[in-house]
Amino acid sequence: MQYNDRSNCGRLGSADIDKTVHLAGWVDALRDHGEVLFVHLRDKSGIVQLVFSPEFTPEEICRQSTSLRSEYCITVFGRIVKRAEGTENPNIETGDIEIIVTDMTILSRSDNLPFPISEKAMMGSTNETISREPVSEDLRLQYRYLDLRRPGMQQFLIKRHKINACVREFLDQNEFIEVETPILTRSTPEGARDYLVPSRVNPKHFYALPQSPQLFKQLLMVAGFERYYQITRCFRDEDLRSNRQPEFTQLDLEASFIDEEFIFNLIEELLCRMFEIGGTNLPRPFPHMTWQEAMDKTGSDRPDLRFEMYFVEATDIFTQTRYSIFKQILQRGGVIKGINVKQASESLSKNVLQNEYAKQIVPGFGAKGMTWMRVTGDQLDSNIVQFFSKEEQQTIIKRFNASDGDVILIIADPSLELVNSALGRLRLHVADRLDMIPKDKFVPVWVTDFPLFEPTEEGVTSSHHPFTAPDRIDFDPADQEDLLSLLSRSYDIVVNGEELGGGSIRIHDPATQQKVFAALGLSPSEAEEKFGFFLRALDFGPPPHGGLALGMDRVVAMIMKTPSIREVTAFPKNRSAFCPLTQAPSLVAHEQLAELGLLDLGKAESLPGSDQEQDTIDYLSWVSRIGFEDNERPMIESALDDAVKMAQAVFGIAQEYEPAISVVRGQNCFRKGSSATRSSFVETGALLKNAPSVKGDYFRVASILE
RNA sequence: GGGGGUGUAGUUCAGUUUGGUUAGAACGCUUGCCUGUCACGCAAGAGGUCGCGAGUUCGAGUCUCGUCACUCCCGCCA
Repeated sequence: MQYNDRSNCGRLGSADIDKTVHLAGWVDALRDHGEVLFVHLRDKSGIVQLVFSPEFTPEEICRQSTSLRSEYCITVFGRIVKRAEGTENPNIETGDIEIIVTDMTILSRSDNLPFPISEKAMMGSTNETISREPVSEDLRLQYRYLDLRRPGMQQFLIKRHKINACVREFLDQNEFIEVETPILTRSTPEGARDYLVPSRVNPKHFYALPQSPQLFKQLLMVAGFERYYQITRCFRDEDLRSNRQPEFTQLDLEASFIDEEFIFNLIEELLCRMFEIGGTNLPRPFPHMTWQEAMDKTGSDRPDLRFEMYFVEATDIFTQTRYSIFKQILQRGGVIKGINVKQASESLSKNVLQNEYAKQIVPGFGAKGMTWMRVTGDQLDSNIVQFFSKEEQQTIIKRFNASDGDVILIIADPSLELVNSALGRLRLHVADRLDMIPKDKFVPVWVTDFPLFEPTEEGVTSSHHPFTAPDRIDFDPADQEDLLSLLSRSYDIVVNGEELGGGSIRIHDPATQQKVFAALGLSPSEAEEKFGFFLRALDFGPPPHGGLALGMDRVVAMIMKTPSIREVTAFPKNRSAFCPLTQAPSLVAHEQLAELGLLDLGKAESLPGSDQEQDTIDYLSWVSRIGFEDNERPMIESALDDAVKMAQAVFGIAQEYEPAISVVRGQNCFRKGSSATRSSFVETGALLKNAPSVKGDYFRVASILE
């Protein structure tokens, strides 16, 4: 069968009337009227209606057509005709025409489908309605190749391709070159767990899959490429979310002899072009917000600016308050902040505020409670308003810019971090519940001036990674207070409260880099051991440089207006990092493990750097040579637990006895009337000749009860 | 690791609160009829370990406990 002359279903139109066409695709839907049969034929380009009728279709073909079923793969020849008046279908692009079939071949048949594929008349609607009924994602992933037949899903991947192409074209125009960096590499300084790959050639050594190409891209700057980018896979072994997969795609880029402004301009232009592919215009320039401002106003370092409802600082209003809860919190150096939910008194009834928000939702955010006040006229109305003086009430109204119908929500706590976090989540919760977030609105913002370090129990740690440039270099690595006052030259690009990417200007001066390591408590030798190859590169004239990485999955998902990056990933993993289609990850053959030297890792001392304790049950399983399935483990665990408890109980009762291997004293028993006879094979040694070890006339058995 | 939700026909879901006849609906599927449908129509039919396991009970889809799977949130993670 030749397909050279094949046409695309979805591209046919009135201009093609009377032409003879060759089509191939899948049976999207069929309607059998006995004599005449209508088929929607679908290929990548769209849908067109086929007509099988004895008037013009050969008898044999008509007969074959009755065996057609959904998703059969067929090819047809036919003539394009204008549809009779009144039979046009406005729901499909090709609704003005149809194909009179003159020949048809069934290329392959399909089983009954596990879920509907055809989007039928919904073709005309937007992506938001992919199918009329949602199908469980588990099933979709198991039959992903069928899921991906749906036009809506194809659009996601096609648009993703267009976005990738747009990125490559734009960066090429700006003299960035795409360089591939290793996937098998060593652990990089990002904070997440690594995926490890054992090396066969170097037994007991492991590669790490990159969490990002961070060090390599900086080395490319040292190498003098000046502008690099890569659309590359990154890996992090952390729990999954709807916007987090264990492997994900980053647009990673880095440039030399640039500053923050260069990155802002470049990325704004790039993002505008990318969003345009989804039909969205992002207004430029993007607003900026310092990390401090973002935290103060929204309690989050990725503020959602589609709506206001910013935090109002209210601590000073209550310095003289009689309200004992506030009073106590302020005595402990606490903070009081709130938000004004404009014109919400109808939706937020006293009952909702007190019983839902104050009692359940806000405590769920980690705060002890929530104070609420409804504004009626110029009065405050609340369950605790009587504790506040007239002056306090007036100041509250003024400070929160409150008017009739508003609802003021206040959270107080000794910890500023807790107030910010709880009030930030409350802000989002209320906005979502009251439908205050405009649909189809996209508000980007650059968040800058992050703290360089965060405090830890021992000292400080990098907020991003240790190669981020500080805003000043005259700091004292030993002065914790000084360190915590340092800001970094880093920036995150946030859209609608989701972090799409981030980056920084890097340190290119070895002395500064040493100071940062010193601040982190890394001795020169430790730094050498971890990043020696990279630090050495800084000794050879590194250029000033910086860059950024964009989470492509998130960007594409946002452009396509879908909440989950799994929708824009061809073959994603589910929540348990498992692929229902391929059943990965899977057990592997014993021989494979042996070849990789992974069989004798049971004992901690055989694996340098490993300090994990051996699992008791695995050990007992090994000792007793009795295998078990994973689902039997809980049972064995509880049995073992019981055994241990019993042993302890017995030992507690009978401490004077020495523990013995056997409870019953060992002795030989004979049937009544018979006496012990000694086998002649004992004398020759033949009886125990196959025993692994012999003691006297006995052979040893495995000490499975040790 | 912690918390919430869900699990009943191929699919999407009722039924579970308050245990009680043969577990239902829609779509899909199978067969038959139908020459203009496009969510075709009409008629008939098949299809269920009610996630799994224990328990309570005369009796469990329904109540209790455990367990598994999926999913959302927190932790974790740029």
